[in-house]
Amino acid sequence: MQITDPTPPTTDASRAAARRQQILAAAAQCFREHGFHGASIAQISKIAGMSAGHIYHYFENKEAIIGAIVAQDLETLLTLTAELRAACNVRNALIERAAEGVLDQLDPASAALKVEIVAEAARNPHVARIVREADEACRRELMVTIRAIRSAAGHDDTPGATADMVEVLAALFEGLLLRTIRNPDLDRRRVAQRIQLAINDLLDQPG
Amino acid sequence: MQITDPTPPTTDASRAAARRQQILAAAAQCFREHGFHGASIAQISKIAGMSAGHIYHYFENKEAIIGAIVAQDLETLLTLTAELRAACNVRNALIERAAEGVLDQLDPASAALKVEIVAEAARNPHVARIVREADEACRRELMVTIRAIRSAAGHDDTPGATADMVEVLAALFEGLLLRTIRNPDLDRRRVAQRIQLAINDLLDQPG
DNA sequence: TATTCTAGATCGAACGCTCATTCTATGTTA
DNA sequence: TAACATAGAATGAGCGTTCGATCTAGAATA
Repeated sequence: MQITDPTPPTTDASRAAARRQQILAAAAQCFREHGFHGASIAQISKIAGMSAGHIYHYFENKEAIIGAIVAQDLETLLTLTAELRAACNVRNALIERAAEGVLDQLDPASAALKVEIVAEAARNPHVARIVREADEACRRELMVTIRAIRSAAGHDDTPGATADMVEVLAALFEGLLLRTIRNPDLDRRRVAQRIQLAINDLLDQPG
Repeated sequence: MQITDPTPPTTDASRAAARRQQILAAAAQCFREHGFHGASIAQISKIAGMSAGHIYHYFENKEAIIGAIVAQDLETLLTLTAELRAACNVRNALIERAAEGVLDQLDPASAALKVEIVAEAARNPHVARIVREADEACRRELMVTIRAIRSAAGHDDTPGATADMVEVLAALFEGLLLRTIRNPDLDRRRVAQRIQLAINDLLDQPG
C-alpha cells in the first residue's frame, strides 16, 4: 500500500519536489477512496510513508493538498483541449480524439476523483475558483476549435451559439463520469462510437 | 434557519412521519452545503429544531439518513421517466419535457446534492446499491420509450444499440449537473434549446 | 370529574474516539 | 556545526452515538 520512491534524487530541491509529489499521489488515492472529508491526514501519511506531522512541512494544511490535487487534475484537461486546437484537420481530430477521451472519462477510478472535485467545488469557494478558472480556459479553447470547424463548413455562428455548442459537448463528455459510476456495466467501446456520432451531429446543427 | 412545523398533525403516526421529514429536509440542506461527511448531526439537529440525540429516535445512524436522502432524490427521477413513457405522442413528449428537465438539472442547489450522491456512490457500497438499482429502473423505462419512438420511425434496433442511446441521452442530461457547477454563468434557456436539437439528432441516428 | 398511570417524545450531558494541527526532540547530511 | 528532514507525542476541538432523566398528553381508574 505504501508508495516508495524508486530513484531518490540527489539535489535538495528535486528531493523536496519528489516528496511533495509522493504526498499528492497518496492523497489522490485516499481522496478517491474516501472523499476529501472522509480521508484523513493520518491515512495519507501512512500511504505516503511518512509521519502525519511531516506532511505539514510540504503543505500548509489539508485544504492546500486538496487545492493541489484539483489543480493537477484540471491541468491534464487543459493540455488536452489545447492539443485538440493544434491538430491540422480539426474536425476529424476532434471526433477521433473523442473516442479516446470518452474511454478516459469512463475509467471508474479517475471518474470518482473528478466527480468528487466538482462536488467539492459546489461548496468550497477556494476549489470553486480553481475549477471555474480552468473551465473558462477550456471553454475558450473549445470555442476557437469549434468555430474553426463550423466556419469551414459554411456556418457563421454568433458567439452565443458557439458557447452553447461547447456547453452541450462538455455536458456529453462530463456526463460520462456520472454514467460510469451509476452504471459500471455499460459497454465502453460501443458508447464511445455512439458519442462520436452525436458529436458529428452536433457540429452540423443549424446556428 | 430553523424549520418549524406549520400544522402539527394530531395522530402519533403522522406526527412521527412529519418529524422524520423535518429531519430529512434539514439533512438535505446540510448535505448540500457541506457534503455527506462535512455535515454533522449537531448541525442537522439545530436546523431541524431538535436535540442531536433525538435524531436517533427516527434514524438508526447517519448512514441511514444518507440512504433516505439518496432514495428520496432518486424517486423523483424514477417517476419522471415513468411519466415520459406514459405520454401519448412519445417523441414530442420526450423532446418537450426535455427542455423542462434540462432547466431542472441546471438548478445549482439541487445539482450540488445530486453530484454529491454520485460521488458518495463511488465509494460507499450501500449508496452505490441504491443508486444503481434506481438507475437500472430508469434505463429500463427509457429503453422502452426510445424503442417505441425508433420503431415508429422505421428503425429496428438491437437491444445493445438502444441501451447505448439511453446511455448517451443520460450522459447529456447528467452532464448538465456538472456544467452548472463548473460554469454557473451559462445561458440556461439557450442551452436547453440546444439540448433539444441534440436529442432530436440522437433519435435519428443510424442503428 | 379529578387523579393516577404510563408510554413515548425530548433533552442535554457524557463517552470514547478521531481529527487537523502544533511542538519538541532527534536524526541526517553537507 | 548549521541547517534541514523527520518522527512521534501532545493538544484541543469536534465527531457520532448512547443514556438516563424529564416532560407531556392521553388512558385508566376512582
